[in-house]
Amino acid sequence: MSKKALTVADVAKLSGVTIRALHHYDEIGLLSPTRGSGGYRRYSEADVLRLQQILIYRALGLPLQRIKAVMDDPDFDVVAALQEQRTQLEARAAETSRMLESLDRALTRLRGNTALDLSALFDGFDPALYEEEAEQRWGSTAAYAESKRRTSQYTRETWARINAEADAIGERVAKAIEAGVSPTSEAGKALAEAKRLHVDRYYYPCGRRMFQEVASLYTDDPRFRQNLDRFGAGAAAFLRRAAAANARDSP
Amino acid sequence: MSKKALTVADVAKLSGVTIRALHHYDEIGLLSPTRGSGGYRRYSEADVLRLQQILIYRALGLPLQRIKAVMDDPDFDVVAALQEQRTQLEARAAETSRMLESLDRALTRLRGNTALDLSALFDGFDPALYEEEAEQRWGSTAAYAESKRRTSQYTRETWARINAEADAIGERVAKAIEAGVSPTSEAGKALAEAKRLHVDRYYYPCGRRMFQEVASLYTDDPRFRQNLDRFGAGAAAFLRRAAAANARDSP
DNA sequence: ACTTGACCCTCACGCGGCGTGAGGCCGCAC
DNA sequence: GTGCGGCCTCACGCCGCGTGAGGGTCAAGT
Repeated sequence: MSKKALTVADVAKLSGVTIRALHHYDEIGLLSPTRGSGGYRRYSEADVLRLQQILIYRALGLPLQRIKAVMDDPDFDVVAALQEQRTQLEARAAETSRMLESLDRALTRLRGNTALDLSALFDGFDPALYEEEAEQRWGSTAAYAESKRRTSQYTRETWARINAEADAIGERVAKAIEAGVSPTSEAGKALAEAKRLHVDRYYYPCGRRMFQEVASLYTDDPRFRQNLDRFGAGAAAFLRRAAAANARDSP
Repeated sequence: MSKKALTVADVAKLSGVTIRALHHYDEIGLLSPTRGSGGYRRYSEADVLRLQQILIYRALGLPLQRIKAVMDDPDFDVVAALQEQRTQLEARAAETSRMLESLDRALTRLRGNTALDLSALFDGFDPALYEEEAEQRWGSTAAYAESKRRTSQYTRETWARINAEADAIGERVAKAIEAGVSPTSEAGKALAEAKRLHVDRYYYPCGRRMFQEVASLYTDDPRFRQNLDRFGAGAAAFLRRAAAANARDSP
């Protein structure tokens, strides 16, 4: 009658799961068929029936242990289990879409810039990936918006010029340090002013007092500092002090 | 100057990752700081810088090995890696939303029916979870729509009556089998007709020929068969043959 | 100089759901 | 009896750490 027992391979083909998965379900006690003489697993129709149920729950993403509990413990609240699973899935969905958004933004920026010098914007380090952070920190400021507006229109040649100019300033700073120039001296303040004008012209309007704020990042943010200190050790610190002195001269 | 080295705990607080994660990144060669005299890890600013990058990529869901490749191999195509990641994420998003939809449908059905006898619909087995499948197989048929319309209005008492009636038919079938009645006999056909009228009245319009089709499921689908065979072995098969004979009498 | 307590280190297992062999027994056809 | 296909049981691998266990190191206080 209904005594035809199936082998693992039969059930596997029938249900679409792999043999290994059936072994696994047996191991964890989720689906344990009887055994034949040679130790072969023999799946009854009740087993196949149970497997169907298991697969339905699995398709909803329930952990196997939960499936086991739901099916074996009649006191277990199925609805509660599914609701909990819903919460989990919603969290996963939110997480995934967040990643996708970030990723798309990063891709847009990278694709827009791959032809350019990637270490161009914002004093040198590759902005495409950090822009996410910049957006969060500065996104609401007028300076950031203006900077974005201007830089979006620069051509490759323009970028090359801007970078060359920034490099030139960096090297002048390095030489000043070697020569023992004080950042608070007139020569030091002149360097800070040069840097400030550079930012003011190419990125966003930046007065002396504002530049003092910005220059504090030169030492406090390791990425700015590393970028500046490649011209010479202490360049970032020099500029910061010079910017502060320069700001005190401001009317 | 910039020689202040940080401990694991410092970096952990600073970056928000756990100490264990930093250990892990060291283990897999993703971020390997220098070591102090006592074997302590000493993170330089370059290390912190690198960690920042790592975390940016990690926030996009990239596997650590990929991050390592992207950062250490300058020939590695970052854009391609991100695009691949995008594909993966989209697949995950689709998968998750699919699960959510199925789950919501299951929850709706379960919540609507928990007060009722869950083994009521469609000859006995809990439909709330199988309905997904039923929807796919028969969702487009008029019979399914009609069945859904009718059953949605049944009260608990109605269900009890319907089930009692179905059980009575099942038991009559079992007794007929024990008594040696042939399914193709008049008595057999009468039983098939009783079952058909039951379906026709409570679920959907079902003529004799249509019922023959339906009854083929009684033996072919293990869930139908199990439900019927609980009255007695062979009940499903009996009904199928009887339904076929009954259909041949149809004008 | 010694103790204390806070920090650091290295194993090493665990999770979830199997994939992927390795090495060997079983059953049926010839 | 002998092949060959199918079945079995270990057992490790994956991914990104969490979570101890067991023991060294460092700086401060006594």
